[in-house]
Amino acid sequence: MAGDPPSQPVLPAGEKPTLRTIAQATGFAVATVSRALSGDPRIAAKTRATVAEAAEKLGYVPDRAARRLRTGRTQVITLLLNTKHEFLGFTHEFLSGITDSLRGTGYSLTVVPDDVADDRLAPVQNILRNNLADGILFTRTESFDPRARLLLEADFPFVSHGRTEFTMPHPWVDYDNEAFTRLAVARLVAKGRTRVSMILPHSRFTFTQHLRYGFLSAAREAGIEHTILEGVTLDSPTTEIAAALRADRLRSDPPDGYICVGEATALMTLASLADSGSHPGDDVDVIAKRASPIFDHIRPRIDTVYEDLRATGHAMGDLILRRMAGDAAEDLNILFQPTD
Amino acid sequence: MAGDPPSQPVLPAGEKPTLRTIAQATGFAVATVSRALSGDPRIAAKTRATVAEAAEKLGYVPDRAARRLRTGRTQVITLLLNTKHEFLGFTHEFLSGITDSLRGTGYSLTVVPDDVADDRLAPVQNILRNNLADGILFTRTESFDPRARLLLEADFPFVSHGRTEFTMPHPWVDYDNEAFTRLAVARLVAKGRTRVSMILPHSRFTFTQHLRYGFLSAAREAGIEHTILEGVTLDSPTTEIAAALRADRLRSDPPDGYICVGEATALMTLASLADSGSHPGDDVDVIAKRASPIFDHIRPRIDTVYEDLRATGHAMGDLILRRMAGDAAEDLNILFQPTD
DNA sequence: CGTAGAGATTAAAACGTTATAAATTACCGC
DNA sequence: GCGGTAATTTATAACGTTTTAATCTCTACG
Repeated sequence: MAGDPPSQPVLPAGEKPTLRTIAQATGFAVATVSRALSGDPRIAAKTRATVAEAAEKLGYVPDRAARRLRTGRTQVITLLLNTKHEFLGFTHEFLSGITDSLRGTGYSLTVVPDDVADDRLAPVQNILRNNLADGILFTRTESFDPRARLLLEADFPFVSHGRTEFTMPHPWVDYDNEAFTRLAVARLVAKGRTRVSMILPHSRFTFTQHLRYGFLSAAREAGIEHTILEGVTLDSPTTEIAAALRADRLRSDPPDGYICVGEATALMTLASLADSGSHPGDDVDVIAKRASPIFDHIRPRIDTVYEDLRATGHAMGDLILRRMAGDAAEDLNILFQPTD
Repeated sequence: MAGDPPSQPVLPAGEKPTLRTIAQATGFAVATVSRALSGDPRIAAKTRATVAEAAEKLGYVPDRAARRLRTGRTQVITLLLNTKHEFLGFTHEFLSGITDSLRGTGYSLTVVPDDVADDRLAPVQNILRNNLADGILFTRTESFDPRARLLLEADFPFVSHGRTEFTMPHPWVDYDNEAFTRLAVARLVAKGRTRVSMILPHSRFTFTQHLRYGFLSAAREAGIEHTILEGVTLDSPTTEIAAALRADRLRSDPPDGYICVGEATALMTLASLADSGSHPGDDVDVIAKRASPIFDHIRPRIDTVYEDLRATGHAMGDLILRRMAGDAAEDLNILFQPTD
């Protein structure tokens, strides 16, 4: 009982148009039509025009399954998405950026769960073995990330969010986390803070090392006390993080400056300060990385540094497209700088 | 220069195993192998066992492209994902739930952007016309959602997040937002509040009507003053929402109770209260819907009601699978209740 | 005027699967 | 043994593309 689908192209004729439909309509052979549509220069320009016009009129769209079967190309990009802990709002912005970059390219984006606790290699092996995608994107990159290693060996297109320490170049998009912590330390110092503290993500991730290095060296250069909260990482359960922060306030000389890598931690840090009777902006300062606009509208106001995750996702999409088009890996690196 | 992929099945033999590989290995015809693997009862049990064993040993996995070309089934579920405004953390939890429910089913999840501002029908038409998926999931459902209408007409499997007002049944997963607002009003009344206020999402969404109805009727029944903040919705830019909230505090008798549908709004509401010198828990109360665990760790503490978005996503996945398996639409409705 | 060779088109095969229809084998009662 | 039916298996034809290897049609040139 299907009513007319609103804006169907002309001549639906009941059936979905294929190359054969066009061939019959134009009088050319199927092979010619295929060639013409792919812009093969061996086909006469006039023929190409005729075919293109017919295809347009019939509303022809190539069948993905057939093309995939024949060529082995899937027209699919797969994102390995962390489904466990996230930095608040990360997934939404990041994913929006990727889908935006893929819009109109004919590539579709599939999402596969990537639990750091599980075998991170399994989904990649599955994609490789069963030819489920033409390119892979992943996040939470490790210094010697096994996924990157496998994909490099297989010479399979991928873009990592975060750098690795492999010698062989590969495409990546990253945020300058070292610059972030340096900037954060500088701002706290400018506010007169002398005992700064932060919580790091799990040490396996490359960006954790960047955060640490920037933090430690900037703090040393400034000659201020600095601690990294131990026994807990940003991937710990929130209850544990909250407890650790609260316990830390009970030290004889607790920090007077905090650097928060995520918005959730920032909120929890503020909570621990409230509980211990401290007042941000007064006897203590907090500076956080911000990825969503809402931080502008919460109190107490805290100083933030922006990371544009939508732009990051967009860049990841752009790079995988360029990689699949054959661009050299060493030209496909983007390092975003901290902004206000 | 590809090193051995770690855990390859036995006998890679260089080539990817197909039905023909198994046929040659077992001595049966390709057709028999195909039947045997699909569990066709017309194939002798012993043959089925032999074939299954060979397939296992060779590490056979059916080629998706070939199957798709032949059967017309894509083994793909598409999620129409809102890429504009989101309730903080929504996408992450929701998506995790969906991927979790699809795990091990052979279905893969693709994500397509759905901007409410754009033509919401276009992606659906595209999927239908080009046979890009076997099932569709979407969110932010409208009372007479054009996407639902089109899919109902085409008799195409889908699950909406949120109900519609069409008479024809279709699968949906929803949260009892009327119960939420009723509960929220009751709690504020219990705390002695007499002038409650809230901001609603855009009126086009069905759940907005549920929120409104629960709010208005509960407030009337309790006999308290109640207002819905006008000129602004939850989809407005955060700056506008923040401004509206701040302006509202300047009324002669501003609200002493707030109901917040999202975490972001809750934070902004708290900010407006802080700016106006009010103190939650003291002269005013805020109650918010909470979808992430972090709200337990922020200050000032506010009362929250929980919506489990991961479970919601999981239910959406379960229902689309059952729908595609042929279950009746009227049996595929799940209404989640508010919990603590 | 015959033909080499460029230019343009095409027939046919293949990708890996499933479905249709036909073929083979096994079994049963008489 | 024999016709006949049930139980298995199989050859073959698609699905819609791309690609290889022809084939055809000219024009130009000796």
